[in-house]
Amino acid sequence: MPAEHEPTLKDVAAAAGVAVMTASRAFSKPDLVAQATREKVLSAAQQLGYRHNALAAAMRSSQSGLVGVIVTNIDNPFHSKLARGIDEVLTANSRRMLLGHSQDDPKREAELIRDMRSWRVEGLIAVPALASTPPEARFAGLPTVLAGRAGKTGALNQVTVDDERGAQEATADLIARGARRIAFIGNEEKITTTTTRLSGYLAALGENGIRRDDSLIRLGCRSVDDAKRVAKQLHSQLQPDAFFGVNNQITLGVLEASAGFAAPPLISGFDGMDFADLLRAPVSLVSYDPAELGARAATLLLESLENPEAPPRHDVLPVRLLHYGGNVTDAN
Amino acid sequence: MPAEHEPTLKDVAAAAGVAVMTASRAFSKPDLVAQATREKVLSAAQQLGYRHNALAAAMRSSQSGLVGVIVTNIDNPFHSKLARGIDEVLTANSRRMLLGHSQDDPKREAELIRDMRSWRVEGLIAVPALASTPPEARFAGLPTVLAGRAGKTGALNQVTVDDERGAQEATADLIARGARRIAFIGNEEKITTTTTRLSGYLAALGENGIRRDDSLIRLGCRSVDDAKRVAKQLHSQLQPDAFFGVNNQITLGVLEASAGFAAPPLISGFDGMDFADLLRAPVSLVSYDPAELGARAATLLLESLENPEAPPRHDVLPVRLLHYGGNVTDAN
DNA sequence: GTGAAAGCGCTAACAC
DNA sequence: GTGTTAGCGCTTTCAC
Repeated sequence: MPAEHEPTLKDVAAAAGVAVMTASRAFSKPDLVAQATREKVLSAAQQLGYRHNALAAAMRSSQSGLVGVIVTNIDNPFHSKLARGIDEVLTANSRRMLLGHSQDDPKREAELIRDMRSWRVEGLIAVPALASTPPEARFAGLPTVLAGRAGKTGALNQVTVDDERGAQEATADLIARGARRIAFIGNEEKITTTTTRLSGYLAALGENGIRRDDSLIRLGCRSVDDAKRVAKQLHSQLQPDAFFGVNNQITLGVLEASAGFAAPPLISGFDGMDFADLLRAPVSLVSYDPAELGARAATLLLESLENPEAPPRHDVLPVRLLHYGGNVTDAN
Repeated sequence: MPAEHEPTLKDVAAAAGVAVMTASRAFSKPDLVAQATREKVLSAAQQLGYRHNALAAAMRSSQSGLVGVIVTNIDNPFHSKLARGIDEVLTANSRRMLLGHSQDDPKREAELIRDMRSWRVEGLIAVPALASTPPEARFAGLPTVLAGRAGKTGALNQVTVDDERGAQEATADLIARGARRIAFIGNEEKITTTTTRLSGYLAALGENGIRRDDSLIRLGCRSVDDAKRVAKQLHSQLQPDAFFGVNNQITLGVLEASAGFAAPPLISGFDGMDFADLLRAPVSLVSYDPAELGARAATLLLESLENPEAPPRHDVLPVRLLHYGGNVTDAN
């Protein structure tokens, strides 16, 4: 007959006629227990409806098996795919992901870090929020891998995509297709994706003998709507012949704005879009798999947990510029 | 000078010259501690770099503050928005979300439930996976709210959208726009969203004097590609004049397929799409905010934790049919 | 308002 | 292979 309270190992051990420790081992180190004993324990556990208490185990062993994951915005596809990639690797390595989203707010990020530390996460994977203090300071004292956005000093492990090259190729491609006045719409300068991708854009201009025109470079867009507004404004004031969006949100904003333009500009952007083929406007996207980025970040974290003395590593995922047709119809 | 080990309350208490219990109270029940004492404790904690141990607190108090959230697929926007809505409410109520994704596989779902129970989650919010056993059996014994997909018996709390009405309105609208042979592409019959939305579709046909044609009803699509294939097949075999996609993935598949059709059919589907306005093909979508659904689910769970004796509730979120223009350009 | 004692459920460490 | 002991860091309980 089952007890009133949630059954514990003690109950199982009693029912199986063994010591608590033996019952514990039957689960966590089955090889160290005789077959017959193990079976007795497992069947007693079954009977009583025993369920392992991860809280107690984590506390006693001081190994929580938890990994904190901080993204800025869960429902941005980049971040949700990143989280899936991370979760897959963690699950395969018997860890659990503790997921939080900072909304790109350093205060919320700090709270998340504090909360996650209180759960004794073994490490952290984070897309660092927009902040004036460098990630190295904010994530000090806990094994951390930065994902997507790079750090300042290189003191942390990080996994990014090939930001500079991606932006450079996309910009060069716009130029090859005839664009000369290419608007660059970015997020804040505090984020390396914006600054590094801007470098790539500038490099492509330079290589093609096009003078940098700062009036075409607009930073500080943090949402689809920001970007939409800025793109409209740029269009009416300066009529650029092409737009480059620094990330998926900004590119969406450009696409929305451009729907209202009489003469459609060329549009290119960073980050893939699952539905790019269905869009009315032609668009070129610097693509990669965010889940792969996440998987690499998780792998890197696990490795650095294994080997705490290893120097920080910086992994860079290659990107590929893909062209989507707009009103070209699918042949098959 | 800070200690070697992670400082504990004991260290803080010693440094502050008070009992451990007093130090504990200074954090968790500040009102029960004299101002002066509290300040001593807090400053000692600060100095030592003390960090609360949620593991120990959860274990001792048997209140983990954790809520398990099981979705089928994190990087489906429906699910990621749902998760965000849930997380917002939980965070505001000082709980943490433990997120997992079942990939619509009952085995993985069972593992997740087990794992989450082992972390002593106080309750569960789940989009139940495709399974032959009813959710009521799989989620027994733990306060649970089903989200998006309904249960079988009504014994669990659940929050869904107005599936039947949404599908009925969308179908009626297709008919009003001239469609007579409307294909319905659904997921498995085990999921209530498919069955309930199918009812709505059939109701609209009935109300408009259109005979049900089972050859136009195709179930069992579990991915964008499934739906794409089925839509192409239907198109070449039966040339329906409209398609209804039972969810966002399936509607995307229909959109992809229809890009290759000479005579574009009318397309309608369940679930919103942020980028619907940018699509080449006109589409009508039964829309609602998944984050709102999540927020309601979380609220319902918290209420039922407060009041464990309350009978299960069934909350239904209204939906709205929105039309997107395809090649109509944005005026402003 | 504060403290002392006990113990949550488990596993590390060591003994046999 | 198995058992004993101790204790992870906190909060509950009860005393003062």
